[in-house]
Amino acid sequence: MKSVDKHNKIIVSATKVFAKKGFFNARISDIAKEAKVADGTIYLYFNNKFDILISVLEEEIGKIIEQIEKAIEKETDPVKMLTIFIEKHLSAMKQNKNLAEVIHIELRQSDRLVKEYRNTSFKQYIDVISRIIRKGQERGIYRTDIQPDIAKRAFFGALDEVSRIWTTPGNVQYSVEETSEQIVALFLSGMRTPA
Amino acid sequence: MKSVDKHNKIIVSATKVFAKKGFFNARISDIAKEAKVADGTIYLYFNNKFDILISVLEEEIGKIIEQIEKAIEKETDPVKMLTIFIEKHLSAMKQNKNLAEVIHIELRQSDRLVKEYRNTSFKQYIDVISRIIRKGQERGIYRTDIQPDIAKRAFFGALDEVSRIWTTPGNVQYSVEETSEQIVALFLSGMRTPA
DNA sequence: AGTAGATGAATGAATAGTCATTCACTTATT
DNA sequence: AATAAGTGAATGACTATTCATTCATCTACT
Repeated sequence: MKSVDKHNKIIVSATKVFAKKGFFNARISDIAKEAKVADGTIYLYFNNKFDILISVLEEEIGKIIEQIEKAIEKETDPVKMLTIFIEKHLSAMKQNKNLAEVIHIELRQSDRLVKEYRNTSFKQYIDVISRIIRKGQERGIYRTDIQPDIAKRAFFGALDEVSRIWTTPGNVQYSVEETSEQIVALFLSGMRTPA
Repeated sequence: MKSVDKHNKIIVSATKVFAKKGFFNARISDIAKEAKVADGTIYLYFNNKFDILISVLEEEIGKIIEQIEKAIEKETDPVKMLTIFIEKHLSAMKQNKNLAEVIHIELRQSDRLVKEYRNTSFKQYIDVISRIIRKGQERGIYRTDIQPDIAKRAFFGALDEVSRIWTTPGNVQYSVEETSEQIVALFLSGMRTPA
């Protein structure tokens, strides 16, 4: 029987190789070598090279989404919900740097399939943010002149670019806590000194 | 004499083709056809395919940087400076959608040369942001517990992701003004309702 | 002012190399 | 023994880059 174990090993290896070289410069033989299987074995588990990339995105990001949604649904305070989202996202990115790099690089591909992906699982992810904002607005905690559909993008974009701190070498290494605090402060209270 | 005109025509055509297909799926022959020159002609103006991409980034983004820096140096109020940065960036992205797409996609490449680029010209671009923040902090207008080096990333990431609204089809089309206002509101005052 | 030669930009077919995918065969499992 | 999983060398499609040749424009000489 084809083993789940080997499937996973290929996913992890592919994540590593994609992170290092980017999808187009990654060779199937690189992934095979990293996973310690033959080139042909890859094709017992995946249809083609692109299928590997989509699987990485689906499965690995899927885990993060699940984890975040679970942590958030316990909360009722929209401020705490947003804080949790920030913390979980950033710590996931710092923990799995290969995946972070793949997200940074590959989620942008102009390829039809990646765009499709971006329109489903990924959309679901950032829609968590707009839902939190709307809830906060209903409760009078968040300003109603903020458009949730613009804010959700600004919010995700900020998180994504900030998390690049950990994958680009030679940067001052801020901690997850400190970075989270900064993002929380920025988005909840803004940069302006209180009047 | 090799004409500046033709150089520029190739840059513009390449931007269009890269935007549509992405760097790796773009064929030199596509660019040549788009620019209405022979394949070989491209090599009279550029060393190789990658050189074209770097030139697109350097020259086209260079123009935007220049324009923004010029508009900002006239200002002294850090709030206005940030507002101008937002407006100029977003309107540039909405105006030149091909370039916007190339920035979204290609600025993320894991390629050594792109990373190098990101460390020079691009760094210069986002450092404009941290300089504005520091100036605001000195004048007591911006909170001093905000780390300019984290905030600049959050800020650029937000702008970049938001500007994707105009390059992904099927989205509600917000205007530049309305989008700018939202980003200004978010970053200056935050989402929380004033106490 | 017409002509021959010189220059170098432009061309696009041919080359040379790369790499995803296949498949004939081997090894492991039941 | 039969079936399934695994292997990796061979294939074939694809394309960036080259370069021998063409062509347009300019110069210099009569």
